Amino acid sequence: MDERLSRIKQYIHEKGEIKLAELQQLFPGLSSMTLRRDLKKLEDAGEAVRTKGGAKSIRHLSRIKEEMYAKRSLENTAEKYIIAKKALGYMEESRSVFLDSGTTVMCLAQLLEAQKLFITTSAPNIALECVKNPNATINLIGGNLNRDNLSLSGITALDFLDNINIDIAFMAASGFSHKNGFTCGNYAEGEIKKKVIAKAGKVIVLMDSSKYGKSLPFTFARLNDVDMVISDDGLPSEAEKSLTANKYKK
Amino acid sequence: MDERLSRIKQYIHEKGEIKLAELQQLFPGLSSMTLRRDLKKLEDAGEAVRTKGGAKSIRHLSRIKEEMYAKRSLENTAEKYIIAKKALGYMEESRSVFLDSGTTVMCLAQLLEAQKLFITTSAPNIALECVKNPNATINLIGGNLNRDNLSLSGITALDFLDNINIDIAFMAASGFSHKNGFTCGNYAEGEIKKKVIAKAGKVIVLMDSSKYGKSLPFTFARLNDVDMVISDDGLPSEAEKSLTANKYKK
DNA sequence: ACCGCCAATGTTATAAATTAACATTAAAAG
DNA sequence: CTTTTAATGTTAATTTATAACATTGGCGGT
Repeated sequence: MDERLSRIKQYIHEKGEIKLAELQQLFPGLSSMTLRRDLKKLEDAGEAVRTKGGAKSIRHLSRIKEEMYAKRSLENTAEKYIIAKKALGYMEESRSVFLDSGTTVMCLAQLLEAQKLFITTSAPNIALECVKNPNATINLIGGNLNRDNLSLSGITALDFLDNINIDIAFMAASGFSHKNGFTCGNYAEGEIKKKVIAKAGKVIVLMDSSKYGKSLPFTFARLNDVDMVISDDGLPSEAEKSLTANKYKK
Repeated sequence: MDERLSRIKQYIHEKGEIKLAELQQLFPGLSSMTLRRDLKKLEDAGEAVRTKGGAKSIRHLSRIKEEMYAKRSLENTAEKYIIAKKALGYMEESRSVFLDSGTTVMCLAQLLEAQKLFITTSAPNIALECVKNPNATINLIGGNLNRDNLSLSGITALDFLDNINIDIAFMAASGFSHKNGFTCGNYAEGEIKKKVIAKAGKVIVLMDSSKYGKSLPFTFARLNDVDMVISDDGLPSEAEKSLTANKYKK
């Protein structure tokens, strides 16, 4: 494919929309007619729709649609959406991020903008969600697939993690108590989480308030091990204080 | 919502697109300005995008997008089904089977009965399909996720394969010619296939007849390397003979 | 019922964008 | 080295969108 066409395509997928005027600034010295024809090609290729004065990315449009859809279907679990939305603010472009398995993180994956990211995840459903983002590189750790929470674990998954670096890890927890820290219900899964947390530059835990005060068999982290806990507004005030006190630690 | 707006919305979602001129025929006596404003409302509501001279349904556009992903799975569905059905007969209970990525194999995964199986696969979508089977143990090889065919590959995926045994491998091929053998379009993917075939006790290739005579850049197997080729009835007769001659070889 | 208000729609002039047709240039093929 | 083809540029004509203002009709308040 044409070099210029690729650049336009990338630009349009990142911004969601482009104006002919912007294109002319991007490619000075080219006639508007040529750029117009390029947009037509993108439209024919099913990448974009031409609008008055420019074009819009189809991927971006369907992302908006999905967002609306997801928003509605998540109304009963509005907390997850709130948490994911907050977490989105800590997603940094061009970073290596780890996405844990779990519905809250899945929600985050659905909200991801078309930014450039290197994503590693332990959840095949999250990987398939993220692959819709044209600018993301997706890595999936290998291993045995847990039927209950759709997460991968096992010795090979641990080996996989040895070979990658993680800037930011977005982790899920099934329970938290001051006595036992962050806990989950599966040993192998806990091992994965431990390793990810050990390797990550920054650890953010996404946990809705219903998990507070509950303990599951396997502890994968203490409060000190994580940099931030993102939750909804349902936390008891003293919990809120202790969990969010260590924001921006490290 | 406005009665007229609903009708426009319905119309646009059915046809996928509407021209202002059509709208004026549908609602004679209304000024173009009003209809234009209606389209703008639909755009603000996230239902459509305005294009030159009309508007397009966002639902329809994202359907097109999904079609791009699913296009291949919709192509030759009848053939794929026939092939998958045949392949199902070679699935043996309590065996370690490998399922390659690809739409034909996906079709096979959907047909799987609730038999006890140890499944290893390179496709996250196939893993998620198989996990519905309560008696199956699912392993997913790790690695980088290819956006085009949703398959995993990379060095870690190869390492993963070192540690497992495979009784029967159900493989997909993007092309076959007598000169080049079985071929695929991606180097890393080809390496995975090679390793699987080397390790598997029995190799069955699922390939619809449209792939016959086509070559892609990377050869992953010769006719001698596989035990059986399952195809539909669309093969030229001499192809049929040479491909199926080695049934039950080994 | 009367008044005034507001929202929806219509009208017009102006600005902007698209198209079509043809001219030019550059690149590939022979 | 010429021929051919594809890509790009140029211009004018057409179509479409916008903005600003005018009109209509319903609705609530007193």
